[in-house]
Amino acid sequence: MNIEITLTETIVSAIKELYEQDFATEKIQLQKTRKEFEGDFTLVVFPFLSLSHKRPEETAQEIGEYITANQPLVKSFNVVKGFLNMVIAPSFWVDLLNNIDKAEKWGIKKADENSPLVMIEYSSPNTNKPLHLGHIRNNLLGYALANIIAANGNKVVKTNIVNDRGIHICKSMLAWQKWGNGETPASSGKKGDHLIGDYYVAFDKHYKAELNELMEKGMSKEEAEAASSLMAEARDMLVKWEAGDKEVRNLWETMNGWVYEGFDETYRRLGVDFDKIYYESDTYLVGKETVLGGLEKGIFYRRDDESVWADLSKDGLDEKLLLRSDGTSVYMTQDIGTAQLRFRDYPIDKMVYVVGNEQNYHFQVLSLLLDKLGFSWGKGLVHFSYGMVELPEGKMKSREGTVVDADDLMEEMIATARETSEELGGKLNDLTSEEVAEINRIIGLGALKYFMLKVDARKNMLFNPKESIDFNGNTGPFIQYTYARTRSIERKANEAGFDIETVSSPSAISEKECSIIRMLNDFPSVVQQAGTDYSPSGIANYTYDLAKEYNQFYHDFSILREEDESVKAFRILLTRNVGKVIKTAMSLLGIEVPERM
RNA sequence: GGUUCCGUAGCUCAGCUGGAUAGAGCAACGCCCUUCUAAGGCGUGGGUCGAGCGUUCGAAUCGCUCCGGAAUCACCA
Repeated sequence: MNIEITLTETIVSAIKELYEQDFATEKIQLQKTRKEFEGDFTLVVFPFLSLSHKRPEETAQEIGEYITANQPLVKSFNVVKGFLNMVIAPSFWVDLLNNIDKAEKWGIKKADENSPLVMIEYSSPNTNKPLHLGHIRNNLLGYALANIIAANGNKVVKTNIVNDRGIHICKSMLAWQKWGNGETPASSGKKGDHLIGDYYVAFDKHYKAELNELMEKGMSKEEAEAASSLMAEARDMLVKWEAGDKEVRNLWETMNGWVYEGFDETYRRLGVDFDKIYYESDTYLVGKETVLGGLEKGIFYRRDDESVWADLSKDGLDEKLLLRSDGTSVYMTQDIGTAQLRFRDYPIDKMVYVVGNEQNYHFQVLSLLLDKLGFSWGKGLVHFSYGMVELPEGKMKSREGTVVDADDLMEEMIATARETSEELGGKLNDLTSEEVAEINRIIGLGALKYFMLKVDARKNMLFNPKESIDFNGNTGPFIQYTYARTRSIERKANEAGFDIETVSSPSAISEKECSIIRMLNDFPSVVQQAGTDYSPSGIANYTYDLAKEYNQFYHDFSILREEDESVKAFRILLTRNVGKVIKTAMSLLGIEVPERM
């Protein structure tokens, strides 16, 4: 039974009875009573004044009287200005607590054969450097979003498009050939992606040096760039790659292999995964074919210099290049090719791209192009556009060495968790060092993940490496800590022989307890809301509110030391359900939760 | 210049399908561990919700205009 619907129906009949008029259900403003007032639900009576022709207080009073007389769920009411606060009978909350997880399974819906298939693309790394802070935000958002969409009853395919070709890859390869002395991840002990990243940086360093040398000889910057032998070699390598040159391809495969091993490890530590990985080296030619197909159908047009364009001026946008005059493809062409392959592989109903907001325009164009090319999901594709992670000095710049590396950051977070727990002292003394290390890993990563997910994805966010991520307050560890406490109580209750499935109405029940149950009852709609808004932060902030509420309850009310058996049983059941909701919510976000900490 | 997004406490952020006195955390200051985990709880101070106009019984929330910041508008990806 949904209490809000029941109340709304009662209100409609109250209006009908009192004022002999129908009132649309949707227009009834029923909201949760704010903490500082007594009650559980509040009706805003201002909209009824034109029906009652009375002052707000009088109107609220007579509606309140009707409701308490006719709806047994409402125990009492009070009126503050134009607000009618209703107190729900405690027995209702007890019933709800008894049945809450059985009936709804916390609002987690399972997909069946007929459910829509949603493909979600996230991560999308380049194979010339390791993952950094921005990728962490992308990966965590993408993974959480996939969980949330699945929890709303969709089939979900998580996918990753790897940008594994292009001039930037050739730069790393060339640098490795020139200055690598055959260095491998095995020989150097470096993670593969870091190794390649180092050579990408090395290329840039040597290239800059070469430019300076040329400019000292009197060339302008443009002349120097054109005359650079290093850049010429890199371009030459790209041409060879496209031609399928054996030596270049072999090197490319070897070095990309190292990078993938490195990425896999980073993904594993972050706790994200994919169902299907696409590579641009496979899709860029498909994109070219698709564009040429569109050209034949007259969707696109060719200019005198042989380049191919889409005219989007009717859609309020510009003209967009799809194939260069030399016939090679651009970024957009590759995305079209990737879409084509995906559509062959899966019956996609909806496509979600988790890509930074600097590409808003790109996806606006892509949506139109895919639609014109006949992809049914093109028009409705979702660009889940998230803001950048900024540092106090501004944007991350690899050249200036201000990039925050993903592996390093995770390592630091876990180390900080370890230091913190050592300072707090002794709580985990009876555990093995492996078990303690595992708990510290969960807490360190939990802090990082929650920090990234609690902010509205659309907004740019600030990350201050010096101040680092907090472990107190509105943080992952706070929520994990609350969960660990619920588990601790559960364990002790079990030892004491409490094995509670359902409880009978206790002799006393506080407003705090009712309010927590009301929050538990909200969880399914929070999940649904997060699904329609594509908003992991909604779930994150809800979970914090619940944990905070429970922590206050924990502090103010004895649970295990309570002498009244019915009250004790009620509180243990409440605790268990809070634990379950926290665990479920956190797992939707991709955050693990420790049994102890 | 066009388009899109953002602007809420000293700092980091919630709140935005219009509702009551705008909330958290951090930082500062004060209290609470013989009591189920103090990574906790309680309290104090801190706000022209960027500015103005409008719609409304009611605006941080909706509309318009400005101001400030970001992104983007490539034969880069």
